[in-house]
Amino acid sequence: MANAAKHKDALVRTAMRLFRQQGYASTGLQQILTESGAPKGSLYHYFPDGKEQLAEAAVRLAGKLMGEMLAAHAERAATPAAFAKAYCSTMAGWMKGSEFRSGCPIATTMLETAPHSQALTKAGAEVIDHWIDIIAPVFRRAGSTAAHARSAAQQLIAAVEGALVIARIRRSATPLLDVARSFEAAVP
Amino acid sequence: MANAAKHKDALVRTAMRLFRQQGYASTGLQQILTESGAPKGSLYHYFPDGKEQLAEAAVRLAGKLMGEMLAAHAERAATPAAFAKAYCSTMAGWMKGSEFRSGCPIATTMLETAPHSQALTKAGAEVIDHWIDIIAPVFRRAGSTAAHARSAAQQLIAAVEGALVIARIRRSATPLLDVARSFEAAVP
DNA sequence: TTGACTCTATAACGACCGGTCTATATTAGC
DNA sequence: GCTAATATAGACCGGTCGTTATAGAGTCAA
Repeated sequence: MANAAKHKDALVRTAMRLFRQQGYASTGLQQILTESGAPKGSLYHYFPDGKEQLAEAAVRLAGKLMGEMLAAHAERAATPAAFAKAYCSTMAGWMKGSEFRSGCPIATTMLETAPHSQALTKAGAEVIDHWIDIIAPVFRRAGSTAAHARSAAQQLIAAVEGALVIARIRRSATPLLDVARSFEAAVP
Repeated sequence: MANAAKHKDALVRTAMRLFRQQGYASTGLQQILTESGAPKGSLYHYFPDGKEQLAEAAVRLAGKLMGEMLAAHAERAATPAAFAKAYCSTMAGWMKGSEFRSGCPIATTMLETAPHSQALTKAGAEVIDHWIDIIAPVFRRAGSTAAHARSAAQQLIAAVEGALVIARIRRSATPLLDVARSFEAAVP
Protein backbone atom coordinates (compact mmCIF):
# COMPACT_ATOMS: atom_id res chain seq x y z
CA MET A 1 0.00 0.00 0.00
CA ALA A 2 1.24 3.44 -0.90
CA ASN A 3 2.12 5.74 1.96
CA ALA A 4 -0.72 8.04 1.12
CA ALA A 5 -3.48 5.50 1.44
CA LYS A 6 -1.63 4.01 4.40
CA HIS A 7 -1.99 7.11 6.50
CA LYS A 8 -5.64 7.61 5.69
CA ASP A 9 -6.39 3.99 6.46
CA ALA A 10 -4.44 4.11 9.69
CA LEU A 11 -6.35 7.16 10.83
CA VAL A 12 -9.70 5.50 10.26
CA ARG A 13 -8.70 2.19 11.84
CA THR A 14 -7.16 3.84 14.86
CA ALA A 15 -10.16 6.09 15.29
CA MET A 16 -12.44 3.08 15.00
CA ARG A 17 -10.54 1.22 17.70
CA LEU A 18 -10.30 4.13 20.13
CA PHE A 19 -13.89 5.27 19.69
CA ARG A 20 -14.98 1.70 20.39
CA GLN A 21 -12.95 1.40 23.57
CA GLN A 22 -13.31 4.82 25.13
CA GLY A 23 -15.90 6.72 23.14
CA TYR A 24 -15.90 9.61 20.69
CA ALA A 25 -15.62 12.73 22.83
CA SER A 26 -12.94 11.39 25.10
CA THR A 27 -10.77 10.35 22.16
CA GLY A 28 -8.71 13.35 21.17
CA LEU A 29 -7.29 13.78 17.69
CA GLN A 30 -3.79 13.92 19.10
CA GLN A 31 -4.12 10.41 20.45
CA ILE A 32 -5.39 9.15 17.11
CA LEU A 33 -2.44 10.82 15.38
CA THR A 34 0.10 9.48 17.81
CA GLU A 35 -1.19 5.92 17.69
CA SER A 36 -1.74 5.84 13.95
CA GLY A 37 1.54 7.48 13.01
CA ALA A 38 -0.22 9.71 10.53
CA PRO A 39 0.86 13.31 10.05
CA LYS A 40 -1.45 15.96 11.42
CA GLY A 41 -1.64 17.82 8.14
CA SER A 42 -2.91 14.65 6.53
CA LEU A 43 -5.81 14.41 8.92
CA TYR A 44 -7.40 17.59 7.64
CA HIS A 45 -6.24 16.85 4.14
CA TYR A 46 -8.24 13.64 4.05
CA PHE A 47 -11.01 14.75 6.37
CA PRO A 48 -11.51 18.45 5.69
CA ASP A 49 -14.66 18.47 7.77
CA GLY A 50 -12.66 17.36 10.78
CA LYS A 51 -13.31 14.96 13.59
CA GLU A 52 -16.91 14.24 12.72
CA GLN A 53 -15.98 13.23 9.19
CA LEU A 54 -13.25 10.96 10.50
CA ALA A 55 -15.76 9.42 12.88
CA GLU A 56 -18.18 8.83 10.05
CA ALA A 57 -15.50 6.98 8.13
CA ALA A 58 -14.70 4.99 11.26
CA VAL A 59 -18.36 4.06 11.80
CA ARG A 60 -18.75 2.97 8.20
CA LEU A 61 -15.56 0.91 8.28
CA ALA A 62 -16.65 -0.72 11.54
CA GLY A 63 -20.00 -1.53 10.01
CA LYS A 64 -18.33 -3.03 6.96
CA LEU A 65 -15.91 -5.20 8.95
CA MET A 66 -18.67 -6.42 11.28
CA GLY A 67 -20.76 -7.08 8.19
CA GLU A 68 -18.01 -9.29 6.79
CA MET A 69 -17.89 -11.29 9.99
CA LEU A 70 -21.68 -11.63 10.03
CA ALA A 71 -21.75 -12.64 6.38
CA ALA A 72 -19.18 -15.36 6.96
CA HIS A 73 -21.26 -16.79 9.77
CA ALA A 74 -24.51 -16.41 7.81
CA GLU A 75 -23.06 -18.40 4.97
CA ARG A 76 -22.04 -21.25 7.20
CA ALA A 77 -24.92 -21.41 9.64
CA ALA A 78 -27.50 -24.08 9.00
CA THR A 79 -30.06 -22.50 11.36
CA PRO A 80 -30.77 -19.15 12.98
CA ALA A 81 -29.75 -20.62 16.32
CA ALA A 82 -26.43 -21.76 14.89
CA PHE A 83 -25.93 -18.29 13.43
CA ALA A 84 -26.76 -16.63 16.74
CA LYS A 85 -24.35 -18.92 18.51
CA ALA A 86 -21.55 -18.10 16.11
CA TYR A 87 -22.26 -14.37 16.27
CA CYS A 88 -22.32 -14.38 20.08
CA SER A 89 -19.21 -16.51 20.32
CA THR A 90 -17.28 -14.14 18.10
CA MET A 91 -18.41 -11.12 20.09
CA ALA A 92 -17.60 -12.92 23.35
CA GLY A 93 -14.14 -13.68 22.03
CA TRP A 94 -13.53 -10.03 21.17
CA MET A 95 -14.73 -8.95 24.53
CA LYS A 96 -12.56 -11.37 26.43
CA GLY A 97 -9.57 -10.59 24.25
CA SER A 98 -9.90 -6.88 24.92
CA GLU A 99 -10.53 -7.01 28.65
CA PHE A 100 -14.19 -6.27 28.01
CA ARG A 101 -13.46 -2.99 26.23
CA SER A 102 -14.22 -3.86 22.63
CA GLY A 103 -17.92 -4.43 22.37
CA CYS A 104 -19.99 -3.10 19.54
CA PRO A 105 -17.71 -1.03 17.35
CA ILE A 106 -20.27 1.75 16.85
CA ALA A 107 -22.52 1.77 19.92
CA THR A 108 -20.60 4.15 22.15
CA THR A 109 -20.07 6.70 19.43
CA MET A 110 -23.70 6.48 18.40
CA LEU A 111 -24.98 6.90 21.96
CA GLU A 112 -22.89 10.05 22.29
CA THR A 113 -23.62 11.63 18.95
CA ALA A 114 -27.06 10.54 17.73
CA PRO A 115 -29.19 12.39 16.89
CA HIS A 116 -27.12 15.52 17.36
CA SER A 117 -24.71 14.73 14.55
CA GLN A 118 -26.73 14.10 11.44
CA ALA A 119 -23.85 12.62 9.51
CA LEU A 120 -23.09 10.11 12.23
CA THR A 121 -26.73 9.32 12.87
CA LYS A 122 -27.21 8.55 9.21
CA ALA A 123 -24.05 6.46 9.05
CA GLY A 124 -25.06 4.48 12.14
CA ALA A 125 -28.55 3.79 10.85
CA GLU A 126 -27.15 2.62 7.54
CA VAL A 127 -24.75 0.30 9.32
CA ILE A 128 -27.61 -1.29 11.26
CA ASP A 129 -29.63 -1.68 8.06
CA HIS A 130 -26.60 -3.28 6.44
CA TRP A 131 -26.29 -5.80 9.24
CA ILE A 132 -29.99 -6.57 9.03
CA ASP A 133 -29.62 -7.12 5.30
CA ILE A 134 -26.94 -9.69 6.00
CA ILE A 135 -28.73 -11.51 8.80
CA ALA A 136 -32.30 -11.58 7.48
CA PRO A 137 -31.58 -14.28 4.86
CA VAL A 138 -30.65 -16.63 7.71
CA PHE A 139 -34.20 -16.34 9.01
CA ARG A 140 -35.68 -16.49 5.55
CA ARG A 141 -33.92 -19.80 4.89
CA ALA A 142 -35.54 -21.06 8.09
CA GLY A 143 -38.96 -20.23 6.72
CA SER A 144 -39.70 -16.71 7.97
CA THR A 145 -41.50 -14.18 5.85
CA ALA A 146 -39.40 -11.29 4.58
CA ALA A 147 -40.87 -8.90 7.13
CA HIS A 148 -40.43 -11.27 10.01
CA ALA A 149 -36.89 -12.11 8.98
CA ARG A 150 -35.91 -8.46 9.12
CA SER A 151 -37.60 -7.96 12.46
CA ALA A 152 -35.92 -11.06 13.84
CA ALA A 153 -32.57 -9.87 12.55
CA GLN A 154 -33.04 -6.55 14.28
CA GLN A 155 -34.01 -8.30 17.47
CA LEU A 156 -30.93 -10.47 17.38
CA ILE A 157 -28.72 -7.44 16.83
CA ALA A 158 -30.43 -5.63 19.69
CA ALA A 159 -30.05 -8.64 21.95
CA VAL A 160 -26.34 -8.84 21.22
CA GLU A 161 -25.94 -5.07 21.64
CA GLY A 162 -27.54 -5.22 25.04
CA ALA A 163 -25.51 -8.22 26.06
CA LEU A 164 -22.36 -6.34 25.05
CA VAL A 165 -23.34 -3.40 27.26
CA ILE A 166 -23.99 -5.63 30.26
CA ALA A 167 -20.86 -7.67 29.53
CA ARG A 168 -18.78 -4.52 29.64
CA ILE A 169 -20.32 -3.27 32.86
CA ARG A 170 -20.11 -6.63 34.62
CA ARG A 171 -16.90 -7.78 32.89
CA SER A 172 -18.39 -11.11 32.00
CA ALA A 173 -19.14 -12.90 28.76
CA THR A 174 -22.16 -14.61 30.30
CA PRO A 175 -24.73 -12.20 28.85
CA LEU A 176 -23.58 -13.10 25.34
CA LEU A 177 -23.71 -16.82 25.99
CA ASP A 178 -27.19 -16.31 27.44
CA VAL A 179 -28.35 -14.68 24.21
CA ALA A 180 -27.17 -17.64 22.16
CA ARG A 181 -28.83 -20.09 24.52
CA SER A 182 -32.12 -18.19 24.58
CA PHE A 183 -32.15 -18.09 20.82
CA GLU A 184 -31.59 -21.79 20.64
CA ALA A 185 -34.48 -22.35 23.01
CA ALA A 186 -36.77 -20.06 21.02
CA VAL A 187 -35.79 -20.78 17.42
CA PRO A 188 -33.77 -24.03 17.24
CA MET B 1 -35.39 21.58 50.81
CA ALA B 2 -32.63 23.79 52.12
CA ASN B 3 -30.53 25.60 49.55
CA ALA B 4 -27.52 23.54 50.44
CA ALA B 5 -29.00 20.19 49.64
CA LYS B 6 -30.75 21.81 46.67
CA HIS B 7 -27.52 22.59 44.88
CA LYS B 8 -25.96 19.23 45.47
CA ASP B 9 -29.10 17.48 44.26
CA ALA B 10 -29.35 19.71 41.21
CA LEU B 11 -25.76 18.95 40.26
CA VAL B 12 -26.35 15.22 40.40
CA ARG B 13 -29.66 15.33 38.57
CA THR B 14 -28.35 17.60 35.86
CA ALA B 15 -25.26 15.49 35.44
CA MET B 16 -27.41 12.38 35.25
CA ARG B 17 -29.58 13.90 32.52
CA LEU B 18 -26.73 15.28 30.42
CA PHE B 19 -24.56 12.16 30.68
CA ARG B 20 -27.54 10.13 29.56
CA GLN B 21 -28.23 12.29 26.55
CA GLN B 22 -24.78 13.15 25.32
CA GLY B 23 -22.33 11.05 27.29
CA TYR B 24 -19.76 11.68 29.98
CA ALA B 25 -16.74 13.10 28.21
CA SER B 26 -18.69 15.48 26.02
CA THR B 27 -20.54 16.92 28.99
CA GLY B 28 -18.38 19.66 30.46
CA LEU B 29 -18.67 20.75 34.06
CA GLN B 30 -19.51 24.28 32.99
CA GLN B 31 -22.64 23.04 31.23
CA ILE B 32 -23.70 21.11 34.32
CA LEU B 33 -23.15 24.22 36.44
CA THR B 34 -25.03 26.48 34.08
CA GLU B 35 -28.01 24.18 33.73
CA SER B 36 -28.21 23.25 37.41
CA GLY B 37 -27.74 26.75 38.75
CA ALA B 38 -25.23 25.50 41.30
CA PRO B 39 -22.14 27.53 42.18
CA LYS B 40 -18.82 26.20 40.96
CA GLY B 41 -17.32 26.30 44.43
CA SER B 42 -20.08 23.99 45.57
CA LEU B 43 -19.21 21.41 42.97
CA TYR B 44 -15.77 20.79 44.44
CA HIS B 45 -17.09 21.26 47.93
CA TYR B 46 -19.53 18.38 47.55
CA PHE B 47 -17.45 16.35 45.11
CA PRO B 48 -13.83 16.98 46.09
CA ASP B 49 -12.65 14.21 43.82
CA GLY B 50 -14.13 16.08 40.89
CA LYS B 51 -16.00 15.02 37.78
CA GLU B 52 -15.62 11.31 38.29
CA GLN B 53 -17.11 11.51 41.77
CA LEU B 54 -20.01 13.55 40.45
CA ALA B 55 -20.54 10.96 37.75
CA GLU B 56 -20.55 8.18 40.30
CA ALA B 57 -23.27 9.96 42.23
CA ALA B 58 -25.19 10.43 38.98
CA VAL B 59 -24.89 6.75 38.08
CA ARG B 60 -26.05 5.69 41.52
CA LEU B 61 -29.00 8.08 41.47
CA ALA B 62 -29.97 6.89 37.99
CA GLY B 63 -29.81 3.30 39.18
CA LYS B 64 -31.98 4.12 42.17
CA LEU B 65 -34.64 5.94 40.16
CA MET B 66 -34.76 3.21 37.50
CA GLY B 67 -34.98 0.71 40.35
CA GLU B 68 -38.02 2.49 41.73
CA MET B 69 -39.72 2.32 38.35
CA LEU B 70 -38.85 -1.35 37.99
CA ALA B 71 -40.07 -2.11 41.50
CA ALA B 72 -43.41 -0.45 40.84
CA HIS B 73 -43.91 -2.57 37.73
CA ALA B 74 -42.66 -5.71 39.47
CA GLU B 75 -45.22 -5.24 42.21
CA ARG B 76 -48.08 -4.90 39.78
CA ALA B 77 -47.13 -7.43 37.13
CA ALA B 78 -48.90 -10.76 37.29
CA THR B 79 -46.44 -12.45 34.91
CA PRO B 80 -42.92 -11.92 33.60
CA ALA B 81 -44.38 -11.05 30.23
CA ALA B 82 -46.61 -8.41 31.76
CA PHE B 83 -43.59 -7.03 33.59
CA ALA B 84 -41.52 -6.97 30.43
CA LYS B 85 -44.30 -5.21 28.62
CA ALA B 86 -44.59 -2.55 31.29
CA TYR B 87 -40.79 -2.07 31.46
CA CYS B 88 -40.52 -1.75 27.68
CA SER B 89 -43.48 0.57 27.47
CA THR B 90 -42.01 2.88 30.05
CA MET B 91 -38.64 2.95 28.30
CA ALA B 92 -40.36 3.50 24.95
CA GLY B 93 -42.26 6.39 26.46
CA TRP B 94 -39.06 8.01 27.72
CA MET B 95 -37.40 7.54 24.38
CA LYS B 96 -40.24 9.06 22.43
CA GLY B 97 -40.59 11.90 24.90
CA SER B 98 -36.91 12.80 24.59
CA GLU B 99 -36.56 12.52 20.81
CA PHE B 100 -34.78 9.23 21.26
CA ARG B 101 -32.02 10.73 23.40
CA SER B 102 -32.88 9.38 26.84
CA GLY B 103 -32.29 5.70 26.76
CA CYS B 104 -30.59 3.82 29.56
CA PRO B 105 -29.51 6.40 32.11
CA ILE B 106 -26.13 4.77 32.69
CA ALA B 107 -25.19 2.97 29.49
CA THR B 108 -23.36 5.72 27.65
CA THR B 109 -21.32 6.73 30.65
CA MET B 110 -20.46 3.11 31.38
CA LEU B 111 -19.41 2.39 27.79
CA GLU B 112 -17.05 5.35 27.94
CA THR B 113 -15.56 4.80 31.36
CA ALA B 114 -15.60 1.08 32.20
CA PRO B 115 -13.27 -0.47 33.07
CA HIS B 116 -10.90 2.49 33.06
CA SER B 117 -12.61 4.26 35.96
CA GLN B 118 -12.80 1.82 38.82
CA ALA B 119 -15.24 3.91 40.81
CA LEU B 120 -17.66 4.14 37.91
CA THR B 121 -17.23 0.52 36.92
CA LYS B 122 -18.08 -0.55 40.44
CA ALA B 123 -21.05 1.80 40.64
CA GLY B 124 -22.39 0.57 37.29
CA ALA B 125 -22.04 -3.08 38.24
CA GLU B 126 -23.84 -2.46 41.51
CA VAL B 127 -26.64 -0.70 39.68
CA ILE B 128 -27.13 -3.71 37.39
CA ASP B 129 -27.10 -6.06 40.38
CA HIS B 130 -29.68 -3.85 42.04
CA TRP B 131 -31.96 -4.03 39.02
CA ILE B 132 -31.55 -7.79 38.87
CA ASP B 133 -32.47 -8.00 42.56
CA ILE B 134 -35.69 -6.16 41.80
CA ILE B 135 -36.64 -8.11 38.69
CA ALA B 136 -35.70 -11.64 39.72
CA PRO B 137 -38.68 -12.06 42.09
CA VAL B 138 -40.98 -11.60 39.10
CA PHE B 139 -39.52 -14.74 37.57
CA ARG B 140 -39.43 -16.53 40.89
CA ARG B 141 -43.16 -15.96 41.33
CA ALA B 142 -43.63 -17.54 37.90
CA GLY B 143 -41.86 -20.65 39.12
CA SER B 144 -38.23 -20.17 38.17
CA THR B 145 -35.41 -21.32 40.40
CA ALA B 146 -33.41 -18.58 42.09
CA ALA B 147 -30.51 -19.00 39.71
CA HIS B 148 -32.69 -19.01 36.64
CA ALA B 149 -34.65 -16.03 37.84
CA ARG B 150 -31.48 -13.96 38.15
CA SER B 151 -30.25 -15.07 34.75
CA ALA B 152 -33.61 -14.27 33.20
CA ALA B 153 -33.62 -10.87 34.85
CA GLN B 154 -30.18 -10.13 33.45
CA GLN B 155 -31.30 -11.24 30.02
CA LEU B 156 -34.32 -9.00 30.11
CA ILE B 157 -32.20 -6.04 31.15
CA ALA B 158 -29.73 -6.82 28.37
CA ALA B 159 -32.53 -7.14 25.84
CA VAL B 160 -33.93 -3.76 26.82
CA GLU B 161 -30.46 -2.19 26.82
CA GLY B 162 -29.83 -3.40 23.31
CA ALA B 163 -33.24 -2.28 22.16
CA LEU B 164 -32.52 1.16 23.58
CA VAL B 165 -29.27 1.37 21.61
CA ILE B 166 -30.97 0.38 18.37
CA ALA B 167 -33.92 2.64 19.11
CA ARG B 168 -31.58 5.58 19.47
CA ILE B 169 -29.68 4.84 16.30
CA ARG B 170 -32.79 4.19 14.22
CA ARG B 171 -34.99 6.70 16.05
CA SER B 172 -37.74 4.19 16.48
CA ALA B 173 -39.47 2.59 19.46
CA THR B 174 -40.03 -0.63 17.53
CA PRO B 175 -37.06 -2.48 19.03
CA LEU B 176 -38.53 -2.01 22.52
CA LEU B 177 -41.95 -3.21 21.48
CA ASP B 178 -40.28 -6.21 19.84
CA VAL B 179 -38.61 -7.14 23.12
CA ALA B 180 -41.94 -7.15 24.93
CA ARG B 181 -43.54 -9.22 22.20
CA SER B 182 -40.72 -11.74 22.11
CA PHE B 183 -40.91 -12.14 25.85
CA GLU B 184 -44.61 -12.75 25.67
CA ALA B 185 -44.05 -15.40 23.06
CA ALA B 186 -41.30 -17.06 25.10
CA VAL B 187 -42.59 -16.75 28.68
CA PRO B 188 -46.28 -15.81 28.67
C1' DT C 1 10.98 23.92 -17.01
C1' DT C 2 6.57 24.96 -15.20
C1' DG C 3 2.39 24.56 -12.97
C1' DA C 4 -0.86 21.62 -10.83
C1' DC C 5 -1.65 18.26 -7.64
C1' DT C 6 -0.94 15.46 -3.55
C1' DC C 7 0.72 15.07 0.82
C1' DT C 8 3.31 16.55 4.89
C1' DA C 9 5.05 19.61 8.69
C1' DT C 10 4.15 22.58 12.18
C1' DA C 11 3.23 26.93 14.38
C1' DA C 12 -0.50 29.29 15.94
C1' DC C 13 -5.29 30.26 17.24
C1' DG C 14 -9.44 30.82 20.26
C1' DA C 15 -12.13 28.08 23.01
C1' DC C 16 -12.76 25.03 26.46
C1' DC C 17 -11.22 21.71 29.86
C1' DG C 18 -11.14 20.14 34.96
C1' DG C 19 -9.29 21.76 38.87
C1' DT C 20 -7.41 25.16 42.65
C1' DC C 21 -7.83 28.60 45.89
C1' DT C 22 -9.09 32.46 48.80
C1' DA C 23 -12.35 35.53 50.56
C1' DT C 24 -16.88 35.83 51.85
C1' DA C 25 -21.60 34.41 53.05
C1' DT C 26 -24.65 31.41 55.31
C1' DT C 27 -26.10 27.96 58.46
C1' DA C 28 -26.19 25.05 62.53
C1' DG C 29 -25.70 24.32 67.21
C1' DC C 30 -25.07 25.88 71.74
C1' DG D 1 -25.48 36.20 70.18
C1' DC D 2 -21.41 33.73 69.15
C1' DT D 3 -18.54 30.42 67.08
C1' DA D 4 -17.49 26.73 64.20
C1' DA D 5 -18.83 24.42 60.33
C1' DT D 6 -20.72 24.48 55.95
C1' DA D 7 -21.46 26.46 51.59
C1' DT D 8 -20.75 29.95 48.04
C1' DA D 9 -18.51 33.01 44.56
C1' DG D 10 -15.66 33.54 41.06
C1' DA D 11 -10.98 34.65 39.49
C1' DC D 12 -7.32 32.10 38.03
C1' DC D 13 -4.36 28.21 36.41
C1' DG D 14 -1.97 25.11 33.11
C1' DG D 15 -3.25 22.09 29.79
C1' DT D 16 -5.74 20.26 25.88
C1' DC D 17 -9.05 20.72 22.42
C1' DG D 18 -10.21 20.84 17.25
C1' DT D 19 -9.08 23.70 13.64
C1' DT D 20 -6.61 26.91 10.44
C1' DA D 21 -3.06 28.52 7.65
C1' DT D 22 1.04 28.43 5.28
C1' DA D 23 5.26 26.66 3.67
C1' DG D 24 7.62 22.91 1.80
C1' DA D 25 8.59 18.44 -0.64
C1' DG D 26 7.70 15.21 -4.13
C1' DT D 27 5.49 13.70 -8.39
C1' DC D 28 3.85 14.09 -12.96
C1' DA D 29 2.27 15.56 -17.46
C1' DA D 30 2.53 19.05 -20.85
